[in-house]
Amino acid sequence: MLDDMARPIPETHAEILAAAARRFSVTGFKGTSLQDIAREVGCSKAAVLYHFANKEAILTELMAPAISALEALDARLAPLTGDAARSAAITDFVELAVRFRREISLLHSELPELLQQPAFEPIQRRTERLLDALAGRSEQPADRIAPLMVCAGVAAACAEFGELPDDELGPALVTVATRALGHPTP
Amino acid sequence: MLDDMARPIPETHAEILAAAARRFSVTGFKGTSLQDIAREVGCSKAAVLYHFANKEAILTELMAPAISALEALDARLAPLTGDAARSAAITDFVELAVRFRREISLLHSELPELLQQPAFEPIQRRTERLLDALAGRSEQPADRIAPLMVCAGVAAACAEFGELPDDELGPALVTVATRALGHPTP
DNA sequence: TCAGGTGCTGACCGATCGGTCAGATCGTGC
DNA sequence: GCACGATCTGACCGATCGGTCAGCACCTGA
Repeated sequence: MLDDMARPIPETHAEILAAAARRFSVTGFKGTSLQDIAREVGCSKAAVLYHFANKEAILTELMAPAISALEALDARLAPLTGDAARSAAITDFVELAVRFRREISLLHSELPELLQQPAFEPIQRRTERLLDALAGRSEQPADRIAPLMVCAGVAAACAEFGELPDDELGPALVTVATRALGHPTP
Repeated sequence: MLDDMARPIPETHAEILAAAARRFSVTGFKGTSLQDIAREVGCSKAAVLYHFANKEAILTELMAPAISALEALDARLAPLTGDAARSAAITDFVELAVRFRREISLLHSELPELLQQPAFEPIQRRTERLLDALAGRSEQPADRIAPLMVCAGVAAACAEFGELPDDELGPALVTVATRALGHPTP
């Protein structure tokens, strides 16, 4: 009764990931049910839970590449200070944001609660260190406003202008971010 | 059995609003149940629904002042063009964002789906017109990146640095926003 | 004294959630 | 032909969701 059509490749795992990414970015993580994902894939909810231990595991696997890229960026910035840290942080962060813009748009909503989950603790810690680099290692609250605005602005722009080609979106973001962070002179 | 303690003022309505604002900003709209709100207020879930028609009505009433302020800002910016529109948009939007930073932090998460609701359609329309003013009425996609980044950055900074005094947060935001939007030199 | 409105409660409703489970189907190696 | 693991299904579970409802306590004015 199930031999309705050819089932050439059982790459359901990847299909579930893709469908979940699509749904999460539209209706959010909490706003997307396993039923929704299963419907979009064209399988049963039980099939989704056959490929993934639970709902959170889908999100975790979806974000894994972006998280490890963020960790690599953090390691690269760690030894730098001052303007060197700032300029490297700008270009490298923008490059990362553009590359993983889909993942960013997933987390862009529901940030506060989702990041609470232990699986995403690396994101929170590395983001703080990225802000640190963007602030030129300054710890003055006033110096932290611009970096935060830059991070949020880049994330929002990546989510909003996701259809723009990388080599158009990236340089524009670098330009605005550099301007926003002000004269890197002294 | 209910005469347990003095019940001087039945201002439960306002208490529900305050509790909902606190919970929404932490766990989001969908992530907060009526039970959560009732527990924080110290009343029953039925009491919450006695004061508000439904869950969405709480959010709507919570956002009403901010929405009308945004509409007033839009009306003020409408006749302006070019750099006049841009500079007015910067200062007035920042002032509005600082004043309603709590409401902004509510909507900051779950934006994509929440704004879909008819009650918040004004927000979406006015925000687009605000971006229009910030872009100096340009419709080039590249000119729209910086304004979007500014809006998102201001919103994020308001949500993050909510404890800073207005007269410290506001000018800092104006400075960064002006820089990000580039030389407004006429 | 008592009628009536306000504020609120506990019990309950149907729907939906994430997740489990026994078993059906299918391809493959022996 | 057959055992077996991988894949997947429908039925089902308890929990929780937003929302409803009958009724109780309390206050106030007639």
